[in-house]
Amino acid sequence: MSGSTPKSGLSELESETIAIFVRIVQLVGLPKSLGQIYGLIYICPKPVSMEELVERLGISIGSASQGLRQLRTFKAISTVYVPGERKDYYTPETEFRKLISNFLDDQLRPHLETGNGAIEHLNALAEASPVEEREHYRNRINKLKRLHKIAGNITPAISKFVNF
Amino acid sequence: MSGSTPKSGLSELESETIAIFVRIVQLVGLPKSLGQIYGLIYICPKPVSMEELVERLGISIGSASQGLRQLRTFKAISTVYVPGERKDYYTPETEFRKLISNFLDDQLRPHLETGNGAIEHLNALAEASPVEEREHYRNRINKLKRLHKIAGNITPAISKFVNF
DNA sequence: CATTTATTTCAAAAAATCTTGAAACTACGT
DNA sequence: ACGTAGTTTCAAGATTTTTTGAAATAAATG
Repeated sequence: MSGSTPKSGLSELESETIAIFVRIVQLVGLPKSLGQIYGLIYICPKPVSMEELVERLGISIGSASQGLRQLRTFKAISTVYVPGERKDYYTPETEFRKLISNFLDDQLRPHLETGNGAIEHLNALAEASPVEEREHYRNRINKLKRLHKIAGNITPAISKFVNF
Repeated sequence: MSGSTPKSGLSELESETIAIFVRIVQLVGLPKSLGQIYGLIYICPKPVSMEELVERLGISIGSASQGLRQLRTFKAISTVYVPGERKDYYTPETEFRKLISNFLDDQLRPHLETGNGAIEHLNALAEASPVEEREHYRNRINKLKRLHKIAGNITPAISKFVNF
């Protein structure tokens, strides 16, 4: 037998931290398990293994594995090498600014790209519409176009305004 | 019989506009029907009635009623009086900046308030933890506190940075 | 005030999403 | 190459969220 058995159960400090992150991820429309996993990794003084997550949070290994993967793709956590251990251990990214931009990039970027073509097409359709309505359509489509541009600036906006 | 029968079906311009808004609301984790409803109201040159939404979007009256209510609470649409008509008619709020802040206010504000107390409690727990870990906990909790403060600034940040 | 028209409500159905667990896969140690 | 520990995958199950439609409510009309 290698490595120590992970603690079981959660301290009050741990479970309340987790509760906070669960609320945050749910607010953003992400699954609760992501909040649990990140929350525990965030508060623990030492890197956490998947086994520990499964035991202490009482989630399935499937959930843990998928949750960890998603957190890795957001770069919300990273793998850390622990000498003499076979398991993977995880540490949190604790700079929320980075976290937020990674998240927005991943979620927003693809939509923005799709959206651009769509708006161009709208323009064409508006020009082909009856004169009485054409001006109205141009107007609304322009506003949409501006919204789109703004969306593209959200990440930089957050980085600039929010200096923490 | 009073009032004209609403058009049935959707023009290409209409359905593509709707598609854009559906994608946006889904991105934000809101139900698709909200995007459909707002999308049609947004693109139409004239105020739209619930009946028209039901017929042209092919959604149930229940959905339409609930969707309209939610959009009203976000102030994404408003009721407009149409002389000689009994039905309610709706026009869109087309200033997305307002829309975004209303939305964030409604969604974020309550969570932020809950969160504050929670973080205070975390502090207390950290102070009661073993010395070896106390400093670590203080650190993480402080970062959380900063995240919280940032969240509270998001609406103003958007308003300031994004001048459209 | 009865009737018709418009809107809301809400329990049940449908759809979408999240979680589970067992099997497949990987890679390391012997 | 075999066995074991660790992780990933994915179909089935559980849960949550959204949608529906019918009944209740409201509000204007004759």
